[in-house]
Amino acid sequence: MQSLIKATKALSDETRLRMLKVLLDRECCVCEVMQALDISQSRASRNLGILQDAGFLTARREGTWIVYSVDWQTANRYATSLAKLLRDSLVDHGLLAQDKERLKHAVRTGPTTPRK
Amino acid sequence: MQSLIKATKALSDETRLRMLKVLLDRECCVCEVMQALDISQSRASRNLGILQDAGFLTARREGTWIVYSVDWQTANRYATSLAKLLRDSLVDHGLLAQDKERLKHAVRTGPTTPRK
DNA sequence: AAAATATATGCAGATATGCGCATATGCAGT
DNA sequence: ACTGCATATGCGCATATCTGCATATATTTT
Repeated sequence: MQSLIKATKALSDETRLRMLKVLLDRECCVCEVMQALDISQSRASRNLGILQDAGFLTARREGTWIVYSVDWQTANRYATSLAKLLRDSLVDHGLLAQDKERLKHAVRTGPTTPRK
Repeated sequence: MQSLIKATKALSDETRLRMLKVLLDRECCVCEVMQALDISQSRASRNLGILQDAGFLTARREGTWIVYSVDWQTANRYATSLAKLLRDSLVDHGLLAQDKERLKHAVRTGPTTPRK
């Protein structure tokens, strides 16, 4: 029951729902998620961590950055069911559509992209 | 998206998860839920209200008491999906088993049953 | 090894959540 | 109408959650 609570709690937040929806499209590094959702770095990192802890995501290192992707082999079976629900039943309107649009133009570069 | 958030938020609490699990077994009035979960009256009432507001439950009056039951005709489609998930995939261990056991002996009587 | 980049995390403040207690409301029977 | 019982709800408190800011950590490049 605790793993189900952890999973639902992770999903009961708009930011994380948007993140998961984006990651269901394709894997992303943290800075791409930041750009897609247009949020701060710490906020992105922290919420990705929560989704990972709940069993929705896995992370792997790829050079300088860390790539997060949906974990279909997770130990938390409820996470899998819920991810499928999101994938199949949650249509992209409003914010979710905007996120995906921004994701298209997202690039793997720094947090605030303060290119000198 | 907001209705999904509302549904997952409602489920991300042990008390409400236990309640819904009990109500998936059979409809109950508030005092029966109190007895099944062994919790206070206000706690039962409030959390049932939250589940109802999220679209999981309907309530009807039956004499003195109010009977809550799972709403399979709810306007919140996510609530239906999640209720099915609970019904089909969440097995009754530990607390959940105890709740069902206590539910068997629950009777439609007052809150604290302070029979004089 | 120093600098630059990408991500994680400690901290503090604002807001939200869950609970018990006391009380209000609503229905039933006398 | 008064009493009793079942349920709902206002209030206050304790705790949890979310966020930004600043900083720490890890990796690559020079």
